[in-house]
Amino acid sequence: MFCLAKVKFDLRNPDELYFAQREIDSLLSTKTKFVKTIATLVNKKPFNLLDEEVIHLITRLVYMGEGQGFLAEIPLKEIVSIAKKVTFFREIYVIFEVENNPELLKESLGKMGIILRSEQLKNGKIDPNPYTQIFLKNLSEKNKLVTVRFLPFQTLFEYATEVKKLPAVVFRPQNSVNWIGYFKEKEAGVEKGIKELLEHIKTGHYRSPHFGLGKNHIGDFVDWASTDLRKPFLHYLHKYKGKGDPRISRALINLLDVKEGDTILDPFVGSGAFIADAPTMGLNAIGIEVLEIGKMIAEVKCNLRIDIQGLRDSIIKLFEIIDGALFKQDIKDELIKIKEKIKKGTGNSKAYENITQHLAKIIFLKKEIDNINNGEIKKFLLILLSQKIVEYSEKSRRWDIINSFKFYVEDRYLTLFATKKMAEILNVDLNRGKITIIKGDSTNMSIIKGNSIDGMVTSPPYFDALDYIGNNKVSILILGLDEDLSWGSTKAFYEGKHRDETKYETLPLFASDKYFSIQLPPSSLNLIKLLQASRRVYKSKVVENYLKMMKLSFEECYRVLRDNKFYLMVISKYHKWIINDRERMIETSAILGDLGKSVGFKIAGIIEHGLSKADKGKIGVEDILIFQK
DNA sequence: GGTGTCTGTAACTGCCACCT
DNA sequence: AGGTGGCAGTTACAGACACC
Repeated sequence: MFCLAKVKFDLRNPDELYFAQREIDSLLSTKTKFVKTIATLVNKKPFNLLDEEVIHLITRLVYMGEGQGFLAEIPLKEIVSIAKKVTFFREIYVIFEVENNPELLKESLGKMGIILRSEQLKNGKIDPNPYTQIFLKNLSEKNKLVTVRFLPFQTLFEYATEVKKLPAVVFRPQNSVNWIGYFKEKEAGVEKGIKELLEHIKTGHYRSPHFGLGKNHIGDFVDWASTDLRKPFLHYLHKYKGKGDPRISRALINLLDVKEGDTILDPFVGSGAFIADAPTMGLNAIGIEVLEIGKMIAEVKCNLRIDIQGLRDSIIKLFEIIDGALFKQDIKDELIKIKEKIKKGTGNSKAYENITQHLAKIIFLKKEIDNINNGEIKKFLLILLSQKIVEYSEKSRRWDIINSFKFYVEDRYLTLFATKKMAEILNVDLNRGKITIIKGDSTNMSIIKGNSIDGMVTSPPYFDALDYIGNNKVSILILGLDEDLSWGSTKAFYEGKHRDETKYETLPLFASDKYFSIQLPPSSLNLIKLLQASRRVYKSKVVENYLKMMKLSFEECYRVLRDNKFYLMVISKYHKWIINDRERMIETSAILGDLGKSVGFKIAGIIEHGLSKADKGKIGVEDILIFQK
């Protein structure tokens, strides 16, 4: 019995391919074979026995990258669960021969999790559900060749958001007289698009890529390789520095060896990218985040359970208020106050200039959103407004922020609507997995019981690298999350002055008695010494504090994780720092590996890859450290 | 007061992927 | 094929502060 998994992305880097292979290996619990060119398989058994239609489906839309797929010989098993999990694969084909006996065929398919009635088992094509196709062919009087084609759920969720690009959804509905009619027409467009999508994928009729207005069929979007498949669910909802690539978040969870109902933890959750997919995989997740803005984004991004009816009603109500609003001058004092606050708080004159002309409208929108009773819906809309504030403070934009906000709200609502519709069709229970975001710091996770977590994924802050609040400053001030500003960057958070005893109340982590007696491993101490010797005193202090905090965090992670379970950490392989006028490669991944080992973790493996940053910034190579308790 | 040290902010590089 | 956006950073510079 053969299983062919066809790669979805153009993974040109061998490391990335290895990552994909690792994922499918661990899910199939077998070793798979790399396939460079899928077309060459066609000459070999059992592929040479397949009908043209199946060959067409297998060979269509393959990438011209390093590799096009992976092949494995597997025993009969619950393969449907694999379709629910994989990240990197466009389609999965299972091919096997079976005796020409309906009962035996039924049994074999049953073992894979496909339940069919005898009268359904006619030769030709069977569609038992939206993500499975079965092709039956008589090889001889005795034998049948069975091909089962699975469409991974992740792929279908990614495609679902593409239906928003169809004309029926893009253009303003002609018939609607009010907002309810407007949204209903758009929703109908999404539903029609999803239906068309599922049909299209099954027929395999190729739509050639072209640009511009010619696009009016879903195939024009999903068959075209440059379609951005990294934005399913509510990923990319809000700008956040250090956001992980959604592609790896699901892949990492697949490497954790967890099952439905388990609980995973991200101790440095940030804006939530690494756990946002958990509910669609039937997992519970806990995220720990120290910044309020990160926590808020994560809460919205990870909340696929949100009451969508209520959300639409609130949006319509808000839009009606916006339409009838007259801007009065009675907020003058408030406006002056907030202007002053932004000027002082950001110290960024450009952002100040850019945003002040829109401030009255922003305050108006914020007030109206604050009036909404439902906390989840309020937070959802506040985060969308925050994203607009960030955009408008970065660039000098003249067009109306209210219109821009309305379009954005509509877009995100329809994304959510499409996701929920697709989940309904695929019978995925979005309410099953629960995500909790806790404001706190991972050096003290006393709220979490020991040995209670089934797996952990994270991308920790990288030494002193990043200002996490960066462009979000103006929005943080307007939303009133002021405390974020004082420790929003790794640099500020880990700098020496926070060890000042007078500041213990504001930063409890440094109050820990443990802090002063922490022993660091030699690789950490060497880095600190190197920095001290090069007169970079400030940086050496920051790095020392960072490493000590990371050690405390490792200890906590070790405590909460179950025995033998995994902790995956995505970290840059090295940093290029200029020390004594010379560029030095600091092996940051090795240093953190040693730190993990010093609290008792084993290193079960290291996967090198270049995927994590969507558009590859300074960090060229990332390591995934696989710690095991 | 001179000198060195520390700290925060704005301005900036060059490359790469994406888009049309 | 050319334009554009953006980067898990660095450097220059100015001002604050520490110490003699």
